[in-house]
Amino acid sequence: MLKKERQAYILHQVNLHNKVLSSHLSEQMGVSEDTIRRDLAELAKEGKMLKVHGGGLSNSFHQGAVAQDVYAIEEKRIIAMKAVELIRDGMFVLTTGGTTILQLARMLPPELRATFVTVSLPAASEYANHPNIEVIVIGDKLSKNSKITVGGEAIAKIKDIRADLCFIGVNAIDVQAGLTDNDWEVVQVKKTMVATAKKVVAMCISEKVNTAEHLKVCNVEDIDILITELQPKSKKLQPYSSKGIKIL
Amino acid sequence: MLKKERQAYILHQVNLHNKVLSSHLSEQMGVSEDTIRRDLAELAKEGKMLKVHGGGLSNSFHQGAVAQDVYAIEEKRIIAMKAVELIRDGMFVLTTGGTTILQLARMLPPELRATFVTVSLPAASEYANHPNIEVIVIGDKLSKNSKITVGGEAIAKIKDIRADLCFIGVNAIDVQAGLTDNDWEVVQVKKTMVATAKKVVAMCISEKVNTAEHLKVCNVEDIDILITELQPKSKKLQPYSSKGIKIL
DNA sequence: GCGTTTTATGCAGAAATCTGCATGAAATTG
DNA sequence: CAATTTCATGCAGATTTCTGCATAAAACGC
Repeated sequence: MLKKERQAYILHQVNLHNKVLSSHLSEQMGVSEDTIRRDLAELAKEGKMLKVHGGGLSNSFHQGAVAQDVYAIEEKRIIAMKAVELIRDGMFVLTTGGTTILQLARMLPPELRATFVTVSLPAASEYANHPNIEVIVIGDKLSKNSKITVGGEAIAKIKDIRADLCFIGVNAIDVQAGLTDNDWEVVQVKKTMVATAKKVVAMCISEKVNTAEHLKVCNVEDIDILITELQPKSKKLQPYSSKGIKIL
Repeated sequence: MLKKERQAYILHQVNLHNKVLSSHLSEQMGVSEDTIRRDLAELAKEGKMLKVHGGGLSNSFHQGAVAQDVYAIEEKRIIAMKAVELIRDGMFVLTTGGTTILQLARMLPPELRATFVTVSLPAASEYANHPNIEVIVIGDKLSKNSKITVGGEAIAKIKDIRADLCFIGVNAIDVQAGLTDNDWEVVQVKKTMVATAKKVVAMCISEKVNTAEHLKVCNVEDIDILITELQPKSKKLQPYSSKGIKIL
């Protein structure tokens, strides 16, 4: 990994999370903390960020900030962290959109080599920031509010892909009602993904567990792994566990 | 292997992967690292890429990463303003990516009803903000630095569309050399667009008029309308005008 | 065609850069 | 204040780069 590359990644992380830890970065890209520290020092000297004891901070603290208000960001970050663990080098990964998926995209370790296939424009853009990830965009009509592509073409293309892993951003999940959503076309796409992927991972903040929307994507049994920000043995998740779903 | 050939290949690799290693390139085309280094130095001096210790990086690291400040934004705004005039209700409009196109996207009047087809993720996101525009995304592999989709699938899809209007963001244009660019795959996409659209509109800041890159998209005669920020009767544009191209 | 000039390429040795480690100093925490 | 963590510095090994030079190829003038 080149020096500039490393620094670009660090900068990206800083601007994203407003904070980075030397220790964390060191581990993430497999270089010594000394190197990280030198990188931080350099970036700070160029005024790109602020160096502090133990890591670095975004300039926005110091200057004018634009607070990115993602709902329940901490929970989603926890979920994304768990999800990243499932991805191995060489995998084909299929993903929907949504803020949880976006967190996942941001937490992918830079040395990971994999192919990400997605219908989500924001997710695709985020994946593109990673040096070793190949990104495939599924095209079709763009659903304006969710910024994902939907329609027959998209569905046909998804069917052509046998993904190793499929991450679904969940809108509502319930033991009886299954996985549900509220946009007809989005549901069609999710349905196809669930049907074709080898392993389906649902990512869902606990707040949405045991809720339901009007349109059904699939049964809970069709999901292989459920990730929430809660402890796997949490009471709220027992019903899903006993349905044979692996909880993370 | 000729020098120009080598450099074109290097540029292609850089634009594709965002990164090249001197050692890798040297081995790949069987020349010494010295030669590669000299090539990189040359390309960097021309501003086509960024040279760093151990290899080279795409310009996007240096520029597009954090800097929101679009180069020559005022010129591009003028160009976009002229371009908007060409679009009528009900049209199918095909567009590439690039900052000029993005300006166009932002200036579309809200009451315009049209279908926009694009390979550019940022452009698609921008189009999606408009209430009456239907957006079709062409899918395929994502070219990381240009954030547009490229490849056989994308080209095949473009061929299926008979667009009324095609807006091309121009990298370099010259009476002799025609419309040229520097990324092999991007060129393939642009070529297809020019070939299939009913009317081709090239958008180009005057700075890029009478410059050329290595890879040809099409002849100037293949363009129907050329838009720059200059007055249509400007001297610099006369050669194009006399080739039968309409100047705006 | 032939000699000259220019250009391109590879090589060798010196210089510069990058990175990890060790040491002691400084900062942080409880 | 003591323990822990983080930092700065210098240094060493590895890699990369630079420089000048030799050779070969191409372009040019005549």
